[in-house]
Amino acid sequence: MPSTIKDVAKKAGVGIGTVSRVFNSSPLVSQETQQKVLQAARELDYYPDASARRLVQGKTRIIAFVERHSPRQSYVDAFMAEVLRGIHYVCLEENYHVLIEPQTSPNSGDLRLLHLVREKHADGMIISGPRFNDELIISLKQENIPVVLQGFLPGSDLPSVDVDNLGGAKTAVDHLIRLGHKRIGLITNGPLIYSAALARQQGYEAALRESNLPLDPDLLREGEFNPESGARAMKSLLALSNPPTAVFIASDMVAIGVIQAIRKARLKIPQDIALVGFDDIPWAAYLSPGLTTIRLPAQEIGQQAAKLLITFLEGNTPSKTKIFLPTKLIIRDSCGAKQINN
Amino acid sequence: MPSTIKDVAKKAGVGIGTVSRVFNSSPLVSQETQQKVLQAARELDYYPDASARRLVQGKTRIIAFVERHSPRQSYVDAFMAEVLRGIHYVCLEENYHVLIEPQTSPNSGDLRLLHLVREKHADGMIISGPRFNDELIISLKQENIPVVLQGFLPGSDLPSVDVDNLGGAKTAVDHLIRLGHKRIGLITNGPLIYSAALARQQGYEAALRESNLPLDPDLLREGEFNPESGARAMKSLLALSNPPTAVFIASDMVAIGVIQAIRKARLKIPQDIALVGFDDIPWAAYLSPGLTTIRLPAQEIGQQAAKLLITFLEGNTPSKTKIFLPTKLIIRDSCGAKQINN
DNA sequence: TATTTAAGTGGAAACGTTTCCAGTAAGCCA
DNA sequence: TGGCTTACTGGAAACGTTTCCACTTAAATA
Repeated sequence: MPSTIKDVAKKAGVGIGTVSRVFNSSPLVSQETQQKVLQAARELDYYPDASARRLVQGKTRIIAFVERHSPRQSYVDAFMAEVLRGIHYVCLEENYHVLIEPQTSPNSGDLRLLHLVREKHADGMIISGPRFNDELIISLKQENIPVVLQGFLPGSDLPSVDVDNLGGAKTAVDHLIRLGHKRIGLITNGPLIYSAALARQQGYEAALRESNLPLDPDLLREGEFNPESGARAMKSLLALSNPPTAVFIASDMVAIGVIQAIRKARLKIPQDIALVGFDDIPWAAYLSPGLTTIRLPAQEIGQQAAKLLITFLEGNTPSKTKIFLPTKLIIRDSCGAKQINN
Repeated sequence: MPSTIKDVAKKAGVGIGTVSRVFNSSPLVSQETQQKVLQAARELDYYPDASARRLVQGKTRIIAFVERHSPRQSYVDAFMAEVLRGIHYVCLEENYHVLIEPQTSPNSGDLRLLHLVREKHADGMIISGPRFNDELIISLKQENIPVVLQGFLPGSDLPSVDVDNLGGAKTAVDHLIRLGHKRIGLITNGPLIYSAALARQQGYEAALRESNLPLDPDLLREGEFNPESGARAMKSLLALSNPPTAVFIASDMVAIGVIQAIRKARLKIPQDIALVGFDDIPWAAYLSPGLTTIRLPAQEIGQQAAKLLITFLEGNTPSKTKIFLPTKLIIRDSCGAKQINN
C-alpha cells in the first residue's frame, strides 16, 4: 500500500539510486533532480522503510537502555527519568533511537536482553545499575556486545559512567567541617558491599583525615536505603554519651528517617544536629527542614553514557572509557549554613 | 560474519523453509528435524535477524511511548516510570518491544514522532499527557496511525486510558464527610482548563451534593501544580472569618505547600484542619503528617494502554476504546481517621 | 582538437528473512 | 492394486532499501 522507492523513481523520471541519494543527502545530486524527487515523494507520501534500510546496512541506529536496579528504591525512578533525558538528548543529535528494557524477574529475562543485540534489535546497550557477578554482564563480554555501564562495577574492565561518590561525600563532610563541626557522624546509604556505599564512606574518611579530625568508629552507622534504617541508626547515635553535632547521611532516602528520629527526640535541626544528605531526591527541598545534600548530575550521566556508547558503535576509540562525573553541594536548611550567613 | 538461515540449513542438511519453521515454532516440523536444526543453530551461534524478519512481515512488533508532559512537574517522572512498567508487563507477554521518545522542544520534534510510524520504526504509539489542540494528534488522526492516549482529551474520539478523576475526588471528599466534616474546602490541582482539574472539582461538588451539604464558593481555591500555589491558597482560606475544618487538595504537590502554610499558622493537622490529597506521590507517606490521598493505578494505566494498542495492531476491535480506571483512597495521618479509630 | 577529469545518473545485486507452492513419502481405505 | 489423505520438506520469490560499478555528459586541460 505505501509507496516505495521505485514508485518515486518512476514518478520523478529518475533511477532508484538517485532517489536513495536524495534521501541520504548525498552531495552528488543536482539541485534540479533533487527537487523533482522530493516533489514526487511528497505527492506519493513516500517515507523510506527503516527495516529495509537496516537490513542492508547491518546497523539499527538503536541503543537499548536496560535497567538492572530493583524498582523497590522509589527514588531510582526519578533519577532514571533524568538519565534517560540525557541519553535522548545525545540520540537526537546523532540520529539514534532508544529501546527501553525494564528490570525483569531476576535472571529469567537475561535471554531477552542478550537477544536484543544478537537479533539486531539494537546495536549496543547502556546498562543501568549493574550488579556484581551479574551473569548477563559476563555473557555480554564473551560475545563482544557493545556495552556501557551506568554505575560502577569494581574489577570490571567494561566502559562505565558514574558519579564521583568519593568526591561528593568529601564535599559534604568538608562543608560540615567548615561550619565548625568536630564530631561528625556517618550513616551509610547501604551495606559496604555496594561500591557506592564504600566510596562514600571513603570520602567521609578522607575529609576528616585531611582536616586532622579523629576518625571515631563509634560515630559510624550502616543504613539500608530506606527511611526505617535511618531512624534506627540515628536513634542509636543519639543514645551515645557524646553524640555527634552533625551527621552526614549518604542517602536522602535514609535521611528522611533520620529527620523523623531527631524530631521524635525533640531536638532541632540544624541547631542541635546539622545534617547533609546525598542524592538530592526531587523532594529533598520539601522536607522540613529543607535538606542540604549532594546533587548527582543525572542528565549528564545519561549524556556521557550515550556518547561513549555511540563512539564505540561508530568504530571509534574514546579517549577515556571510565568516566566519573562531579557532584554539587546544594545548601538548604538542614546544615545550618544559611543561619550563619544571615 | 554472523551466520544466516542458509548456513544453518546447510549444516543441518535441511531447507531454509524448515529452519524458518523451527524458529517460528511451526507445528509442522518433526521432532527429529527440529533437534537437528536447533543443534546446528547452536553450533553456529545463529540468531534470526530482526530487520529481515520485519521487512518481509511489514510489522515491527514495536510500540512507541511518547511523552508530551512538560518535565517540569517532577512527580510526573515517578508516575511515568510506573506506567512504563505496566506497558512492559504486557509487551513481555505479547512479544513486543518499547521505543521511548521523550518530550522534545515544543513542536519541532513532531516530525520525528510522525516519522516513528511512517518510517516503520514502530507499529503504533502510546501518547502520554496529550495536550489540547496538539498538532501532532491532528496529524496522527489524518494518517490513520494507531494511537492510544494516556490521559483524556475532551472532544477527541481517539482511544484513551485515564484515571477516574471525578470518582477519585468524590471518594476523597466522601471520606472527609464521613469523618464528620461539614465545611470542606477545595484547592484544585491546576486551572480548570485542564480536564483533570475540572473533573476533580466536579467530584468534589458531587460528594457535597449527594450528602446535602451546601456548596460554598468561598471555600474554593485554584492551585497551580506547585507547593507555592498551595501555600497561597491555604493562607487565603485561613483568613476567612469561618475557615473550613477540612480541605481536599486535588494534588499532593500542591498539598505540600498547604501543609507548610498550616504549620506556619500554628494549627495542627488533622486536629484543626484535616487534609486529603490526590496522586499519592512517592513521598506522600513521608510528609508530616503522612498525607491521606488518592492513589492512581499508574501501572494499570500502562497495562491497559498497551493492551488496547496491541488489540488495534493485531487488527481486532476492542470492546471499549475509552477506559477509566478506579482510584484508591490511601488513609494516613492527615485526615484524622486513624485517631478516631484508636 | 583530442584527452582527461569531474559531476551526475541508472540499475543489478545483495541484505536475511517469511511465505507459498509444489513436491515426496507414508499410511490408509476401498 | 490404485487413489486419497496426511505429514513433512525444499526453495523461488518477494519485502524495500543501499551500494557499487558502469555509463553519459560537460567541463577542463594539454
